[in-house]
Amino acid sequence: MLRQTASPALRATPATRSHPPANSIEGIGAPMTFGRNAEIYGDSEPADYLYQVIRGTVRTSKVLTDGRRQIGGFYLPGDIFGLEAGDEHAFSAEAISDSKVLVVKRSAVISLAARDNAVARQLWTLAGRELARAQDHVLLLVKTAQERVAGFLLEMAGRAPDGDSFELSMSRQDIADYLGLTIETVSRTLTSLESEGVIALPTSRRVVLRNPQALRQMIA
Amino acid sequence: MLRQTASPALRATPATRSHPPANSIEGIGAPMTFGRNAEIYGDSEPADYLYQVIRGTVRTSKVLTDGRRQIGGFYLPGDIFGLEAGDEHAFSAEAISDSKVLVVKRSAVISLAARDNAVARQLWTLAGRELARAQDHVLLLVKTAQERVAGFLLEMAGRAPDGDSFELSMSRQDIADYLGLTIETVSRTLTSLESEGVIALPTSRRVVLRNPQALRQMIA
DNA sequence: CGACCATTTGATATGGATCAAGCGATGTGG
DNA sequence: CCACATCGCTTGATCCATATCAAATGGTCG
Repeated sequence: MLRQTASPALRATPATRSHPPANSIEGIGAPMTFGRNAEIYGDSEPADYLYQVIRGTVRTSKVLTDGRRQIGGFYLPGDIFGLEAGDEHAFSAEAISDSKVLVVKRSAVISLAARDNAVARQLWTLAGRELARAQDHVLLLVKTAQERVAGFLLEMAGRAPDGDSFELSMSRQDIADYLGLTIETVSRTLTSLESEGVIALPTSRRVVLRNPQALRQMIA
Repeated sequence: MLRQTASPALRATPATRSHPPANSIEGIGAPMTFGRNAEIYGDSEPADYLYQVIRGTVRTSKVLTDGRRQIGGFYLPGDIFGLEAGDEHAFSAEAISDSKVLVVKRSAVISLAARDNAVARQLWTLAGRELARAQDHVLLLVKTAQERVAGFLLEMAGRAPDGDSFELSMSRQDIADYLGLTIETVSRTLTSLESEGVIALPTSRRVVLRNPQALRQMIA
């Protein structure tokens, strides 16, 4: 595994940007880039920073003692990750594709939140989102393979700019490890959804939802 | 389903107690009791209250559209539940056994947190615990039946006063719905653990961990 | 005692894992 | 620029863990 852990020298000057920050975290971070599969932080490292994806995709993951890997979530541009329950990361984070992330010291955000109620509210919103994400993940994992894959596709569609056609930045293995399935089952399920006319796969990474309603019925 | 939803008339005077409150939430709640299987709040109701279990056990659950039920978690005396990501409850809550819970208006806690940093910190700790709980639940659900049951037993043991011998307040169906298994698989797995000498089951609801180390190895 | 409910146990079915091979795209070295 | 190695994905054949269907057992309460 290519290791390129973040030890960011936080700069006061953020990257120049043409639009105002959508939230207070954006305003104070230092940009960093990570190559494909580079580790952003490791499981059980101190959780001293928050991260916002600028470009690329990030996954959080955890290798279980038996060697299998569970993916906690995928973070797309705009998403903030690295917020953890305790003082250490429960999951590690890696760049799925070449990525640019804004890095900001957690303590800086916290002290900012102490002064600025808007920031404090943003932090709560963020924590709430993470909780909701984890709860949804639980609900996904008790379903059948088809329901999991359908749920995953709808989740990705909901986060894509053009909702019904999008590029998957993650591999089949990443999807499988997120859904608690094998790569073969994910592949077979996608093929089957395609032959049913529910989706189209112009390339293995590009998905077109031909019948989103059918997908929604699948997740029941 | 016996419906006995909480519409608490919050009283300023809490139940008299012989020891000081362990946290600020304890100090201001109104006690309420719920019978076995009574609903404390429903899925998608406004999340206006926080609850602390005084006596009994509470489960949070959600009935999926296909009729199956997923249990989000079990809350034992001392545990706080009802904190949600959004303004509505994502899960419903029911008393598993006759229970007494302290009910407190969320807005009261929030305004208290605005004045008192210790309360604010407690709220974050609580949110962090919920997130960690959900993440652990995800990790549990990708394992084999034996690993899930072993993990569940260790979780319960860790929360019981006498760690290695405890009473299960929930039914096999509750356990199954928590672990994403069927009641038969849970029962068979427990029987098998017993015949391996890892646990003893003096009654169907009482568990004695005969070899906790073996259980820990199972969860790998 | 008898009805009811929770739990266990047994027999069988099946969805997804595993093992194995083939295919297509991408990149590298000759 | 092509041959070939590599990697990600798909497809096929078989196996197995857990679900499903069914029945027996045990505990509790009227």
